[in-house]
Amino acid sequence: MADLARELGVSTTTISRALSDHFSIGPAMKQKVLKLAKKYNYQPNHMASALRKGKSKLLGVIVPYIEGRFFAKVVHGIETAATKAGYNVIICQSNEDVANERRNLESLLSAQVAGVMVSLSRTTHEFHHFDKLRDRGVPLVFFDRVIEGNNVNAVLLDDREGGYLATRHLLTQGCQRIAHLAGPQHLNIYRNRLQGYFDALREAGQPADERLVRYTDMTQAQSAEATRALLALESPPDAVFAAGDYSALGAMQEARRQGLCVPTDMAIAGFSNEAFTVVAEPTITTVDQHCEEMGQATVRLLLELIGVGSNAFIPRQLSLRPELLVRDSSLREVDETQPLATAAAQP
Amino acid sequence: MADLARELGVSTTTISRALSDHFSIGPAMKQKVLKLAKKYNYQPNHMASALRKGKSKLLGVIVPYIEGRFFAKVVHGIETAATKAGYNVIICQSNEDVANERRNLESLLSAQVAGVMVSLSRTTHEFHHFDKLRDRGVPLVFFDRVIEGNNVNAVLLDDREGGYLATRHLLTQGCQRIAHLAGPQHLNIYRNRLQGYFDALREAGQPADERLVRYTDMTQAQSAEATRALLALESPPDAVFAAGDYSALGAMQEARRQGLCVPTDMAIAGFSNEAFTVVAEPTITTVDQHCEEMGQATVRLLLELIGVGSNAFIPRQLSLRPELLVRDSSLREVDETQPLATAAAQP
DNA sequence: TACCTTTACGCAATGCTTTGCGAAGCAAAA
DNA sequence: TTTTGCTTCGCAAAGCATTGCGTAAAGGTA
Repeated sequence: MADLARELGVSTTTISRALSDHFSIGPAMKQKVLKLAKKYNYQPNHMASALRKGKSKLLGVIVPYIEGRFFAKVVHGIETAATKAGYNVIICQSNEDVANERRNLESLLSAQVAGVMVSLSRTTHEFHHFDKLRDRGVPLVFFDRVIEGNNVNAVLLDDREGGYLATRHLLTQGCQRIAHLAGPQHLNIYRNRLQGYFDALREAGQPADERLVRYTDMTQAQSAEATRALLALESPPDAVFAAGDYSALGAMQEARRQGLCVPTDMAIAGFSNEAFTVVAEPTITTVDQHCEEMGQATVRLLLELIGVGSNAFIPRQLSLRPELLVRDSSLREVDETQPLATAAAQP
Repeated sequence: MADLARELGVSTTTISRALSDHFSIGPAMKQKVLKLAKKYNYQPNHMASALRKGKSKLLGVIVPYIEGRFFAKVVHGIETAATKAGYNVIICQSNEDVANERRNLESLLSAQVAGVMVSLSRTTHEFHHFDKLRDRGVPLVFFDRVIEGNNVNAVLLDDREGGYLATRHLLTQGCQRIAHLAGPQHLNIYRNRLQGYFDALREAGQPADERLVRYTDMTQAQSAEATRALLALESPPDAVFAAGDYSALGAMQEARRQGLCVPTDMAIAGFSNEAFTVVAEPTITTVDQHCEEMGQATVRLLLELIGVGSNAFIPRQLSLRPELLVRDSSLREVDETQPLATAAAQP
């Protein structure tokens, strides 16, 4: 900047203002500055700018882990949208540990990020560490895993709708007793999927049977075990809606181990559209979460907050609609006499 | 820092030096400063530090894309190792486009990163945009996809060894005619896997049969097609080593479609240890690339370069050893009379 | 002509930390 | 006592961009 100022015989003040399109600089001067800046390939020093303004061109994102399809895709969406807006993205992993989450937050603050996006760790039960962000005026947007009953900005999937769609689909396939493999209930996503399950049953006039709902940690192993217990019931289920794909896989494997045919004896639907669901045999019906769209929506909301200044802004919640992907694990010969049969199979 | 200085009646110079363990500060003073800093929960401003020193606590990483198992896991390793060393990681995606790669590089430079890690985009055929890094003294380490025949720092997988291990394993299982589904040969990784295949055959005294090597784009569909062609040969293969897991899956599905039993009639091995390989039935033998280790090794090398200052340092290449994971798709009843039988099955 | 308003720009301080050079204090050596 | 050397610390500049306040020139009005 000093070089440009010298060459044009003006001060660095003028250069700075011309580059940031300040009103007090005349159009002629702006043109000259811009041209010279281009000629010398002037690159603003983001650090200096950040130091002065207290705001950088960096966005922070904290996810439980980056490997695994869901978060990788969301981060992909985040990075794409952020880059388009001239921001860089710092990623942190909490590894499902609230202590790491706290450290990550400190780390992002000391990097002077302009805003933060968070998907909560599984072990986060209290949220005071996020207060510091508000104190410092750094906007915060949650995605997918959020603080509930709190005034926060969030982008999430309509998990209830997803659970509802999957369960209703199983109903339309003629299933009479649909079990649910639920996830940890302190996480909103699993609670909502369960709710969707209940809603679909209620709508169909089927009573909810508590014995058909099993709570697991969503691993393949625990889900297989839960399925074993379900099949040992007096009147075992003829379908399972699992709140996750690995869970669905565990259920499917256990069912087949017991000699049942999927989907004829036992229809199965999962959640998340993991890569293996199209590879498994049979392919697994699941709910797609539109991950990249979630990432992009999160960035959009965050940038808006950065724009207006986060204070005195009404917290906003965005809800994205999931999509049911019907595949072989749930697709029975549809009984045409069934009034409910409205599901469309995908090729 | 000013507050601490005032309270202790010293200058900010002393505070700064005490905190960075400078030799010119007495141990007594250091203790006092550290204690007070802790009491006031002093957080250094990384921006200011970066501005002054010209080096931040940020590392940049450019990958072709973040979704997909391989890069996600490498990035996981990178982030973990970087965090442990007190660094934050900025990720960028080139989307397999060299123009984006260039932009990402500019972006990272203006963020004043202390070092950069790159896995080349598929469309990068010239490398001058990396010169700017050297000009500015920013260390650079490539991983997985590297500039070849060039003086660069790099961490990569020994793909030849991986191909060799997989093929040798199939030989020890008594396979007589092993086919190879190869990937695009302009990529070093696929070229090397093919080389490993040839090496193992030569070592076993088996002549390489050109008709048994098929070049595909590594998709499931093309690989199935190639397999169909292989099975139509006069003397069809009794084993397939595919250079990728999706490719192996395609081969397996085609083989079973033709009524062959895997692994008895046709043994199959893949490459990459994709998530679905343990989910498929039978589970698929594959080569694990130790992705996270690659990320960690990359960070280690980069930090070393940052430590010594990148100038006048001899470029280093690290080669990681892959690991063969023997699973059901290749595990026959080992014939004890076979002299080659040295493979160990894993539980 | 005297006075006011706009327009266009500069001065200098600010944000926070780091560092070259210099100096004070004190003990050991001459 | 003087010299030498070491330890410990401060001054002030530097790193780069931003901004409140002030000023000078240009244009307009009574």
